[in-house]
Amino acid sequence: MSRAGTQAAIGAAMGAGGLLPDRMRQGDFFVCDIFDAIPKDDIASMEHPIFSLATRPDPRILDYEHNGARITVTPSVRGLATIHDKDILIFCISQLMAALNAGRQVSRTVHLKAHDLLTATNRETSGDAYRRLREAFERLAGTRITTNIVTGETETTTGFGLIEGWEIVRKTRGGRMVSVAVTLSDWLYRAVLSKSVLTLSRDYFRLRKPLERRIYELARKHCGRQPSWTVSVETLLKKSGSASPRRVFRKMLRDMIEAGHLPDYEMVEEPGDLIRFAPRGGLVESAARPPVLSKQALDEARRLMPGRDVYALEADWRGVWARSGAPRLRKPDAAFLGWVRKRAE
DNA sequence: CCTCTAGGACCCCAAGTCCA
DNA sequence: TGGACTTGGGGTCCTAGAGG
Repeated sequence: MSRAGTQAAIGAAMGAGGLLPDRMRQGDFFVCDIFDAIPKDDIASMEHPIFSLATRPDPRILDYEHNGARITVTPSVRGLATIHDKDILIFCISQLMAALNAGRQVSRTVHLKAHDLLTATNRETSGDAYRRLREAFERLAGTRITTNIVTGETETTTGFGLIEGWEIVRKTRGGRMVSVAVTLSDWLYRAVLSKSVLTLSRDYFRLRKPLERRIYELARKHCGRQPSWTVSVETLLKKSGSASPRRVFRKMLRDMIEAGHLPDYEMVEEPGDLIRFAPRGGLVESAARPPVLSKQALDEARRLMPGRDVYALEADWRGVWARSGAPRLRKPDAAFLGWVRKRAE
């Protein structure tokens, strides 16, 4: 099975720290046995607040308007889906993307092993965790959205749930949750098919604070690979979907800056009630400028490793570059492509 | 052996409330 | 106002043990 090699290569490249054990399975389902999928997130939901940051059932109806996009999010009586519930979507999307990248047939219904989901999203596997997983499914299915966001080439104006349906397949004895069939909403599914997804840091699942997760998403979406992204606290508050007053929100941001464990990005407060995000990496070696890659090099990398997120590759490579003492590169493109080729084998 | 269940103790968070 | 405290629910860690 050729995937074993791929997994080993990725495992080695990602570094040993906390990497999940090899739990490949021989399966008939085309999506479930791909465990090494890089976490993907849906771009539309990253840009607009859909998920609740609250730590208790959130009955609010969210209305949001930004650059002509309107979203109304209506919770069920169980409350809005939380940002933790989103882990399930991220997992599903990652499975779909992995299947797409492997050239397999995909459908809106994703079959997954509950245990895989829990371990992949850095959770425990206690009975309580399964119970909460179940509640998360219910919140996801119960949260209705009305939007005119365009994903792929279609503009959706109708209402739908975050997931359309889910089914737990239990073993007859013991009542254990063995596998789950999740049917994604059409909107999400189209987003995946059109590949409007971004790679998340694996450390995302280690973020505990809901607000930290949300802020990371926003930074990933808006800052991306740019040298920096500056945003007002006010706008950040609006984009995050936090229900806190601005002064409390600002305090939260300051606490986050203090803690400093936002993956990939550095956060700084600037005069005028602004927050600036900048990608980490070249920051340690500020004397040396990080190598700039041409678009051609990225295209070539895409060709060498089809299906992989080249920006993630670039970020990994920059990390390697920074760790090796940030040497000055005469031909960064060639160095990068050499590294990619080696990795593609 | 690994996976999973069960349950208790404890920790954390965002939001709500109080108070100078 | 703005800081400090409280609240209510979720998340985490831990142990012991069952089941496949």
